[in-house]
Amino acid sequence: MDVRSQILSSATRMFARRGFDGTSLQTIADEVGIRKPSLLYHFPSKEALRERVLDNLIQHWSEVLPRLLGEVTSGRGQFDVLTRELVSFFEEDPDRARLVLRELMDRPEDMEARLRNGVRPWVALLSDYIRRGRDAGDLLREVDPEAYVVHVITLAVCGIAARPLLTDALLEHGDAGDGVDVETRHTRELLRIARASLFTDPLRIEPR
Amino acid sequence: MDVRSQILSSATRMFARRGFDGTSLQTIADEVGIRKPSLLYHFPSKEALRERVLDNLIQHWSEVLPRLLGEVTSGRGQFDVLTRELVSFFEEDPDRARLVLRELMDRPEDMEARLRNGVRPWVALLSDYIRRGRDAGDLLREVDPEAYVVHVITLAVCGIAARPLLTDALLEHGDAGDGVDVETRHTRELLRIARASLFTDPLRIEPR
DNA sequence: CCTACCGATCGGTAGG
DNA sequence: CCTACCGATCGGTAGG
Repeated sequence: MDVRSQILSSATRMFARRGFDGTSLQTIADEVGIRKPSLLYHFPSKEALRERVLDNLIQHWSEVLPRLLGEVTSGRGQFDVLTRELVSFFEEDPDRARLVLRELMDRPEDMEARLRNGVRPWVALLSDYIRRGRDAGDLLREVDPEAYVVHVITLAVCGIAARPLLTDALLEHGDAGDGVDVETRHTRELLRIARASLFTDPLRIEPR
Repeated sequence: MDVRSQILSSATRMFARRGFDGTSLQTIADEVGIRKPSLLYHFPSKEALRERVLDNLIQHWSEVLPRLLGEVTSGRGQFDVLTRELVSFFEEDPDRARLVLRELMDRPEDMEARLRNGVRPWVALLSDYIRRGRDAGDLLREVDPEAYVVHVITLAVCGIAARPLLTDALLEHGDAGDGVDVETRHTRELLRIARASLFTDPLRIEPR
């Protein structure tokens, strides 16, 4: 892996875990094994590095999303696929969720612009789809389509960003007799909540 | 208000909005109208200030919670009261949610200890209650009591911490013809999701 | 990609 | 609660 990618990778992990202000260029340079001025040769400023880190994350997501939404043509099983993919994306690397969450808090104005451009069109598309399903009677009539989508995304991002801590501190380990670990229980319940608050017929909800 | 309280109040707001590392003692002192060494007379270190800020928040919450849980004796309406109180607590001052979220990310080990002592007993109590309701058939049988409680708390904290941004960026303003603002829609849908994924009979779910 | 260096700011102390 | 000051570290630049 070239130096530039190593820097981006280190920065992503450290920004996610310690925050932008809590991460110095020196510690990133140390981890990569170069001097600080060398780092600033690849990225003109700390701020520029932050932007590249974020672009990287969003690009990854914006490549996957259109394909996924293409698959969601109709029917209820499709929604499961989408929610599961959202959860998987963040579970695959929880630092993604942490990074999103931090940017949301540290740079609300910047993040609002990014969300407006990159995420809102998809939220609108999904919402319209939910609205039709609702009006056709397939989904609970009380659903607020836009707000529902926002809540499910929130739950996926925040639940996974804080997961190791939440499960360790609040869930009893090994108390379920079925040998299912707490992380799986956490994910399973997230998906269940998303389904149960959307579909009309809870009996047709099959376990994962 | 005495100086000490002013410092605590300023620190709480700034830690919540800019983060601990993003807040300097100088800016807090400026806001209070004293010099930095004077601030360090009231609180021996920045770290000590952080701890007092957090103690403050948790104390507030741990006073209200026992009373609330006392009211939740039985029946479904009670659950609404509790979830609503949780949401109200954070809506009253969204910086509370932001502070919790930041500490969760910046100091996972510390926060785990606090949650284990202060929150977990209540989660266990609520979970047992849900488990009984579930086994009695009042609640959906698929519910995972502990995981459910954790998700509802997550949704309240994160939804409100990031709310102004999420609603501005992702929800269409003024599109609902009923004159309901986006914040109300957001809260209403949160409560609806919590209810719909818990209770057996969706028809008995009354709007707020 | 390096050495050498910069001004600004950080949390914190001495002493009154 | 103040003035005066400290060493350490910050992001960043000059020059090669």
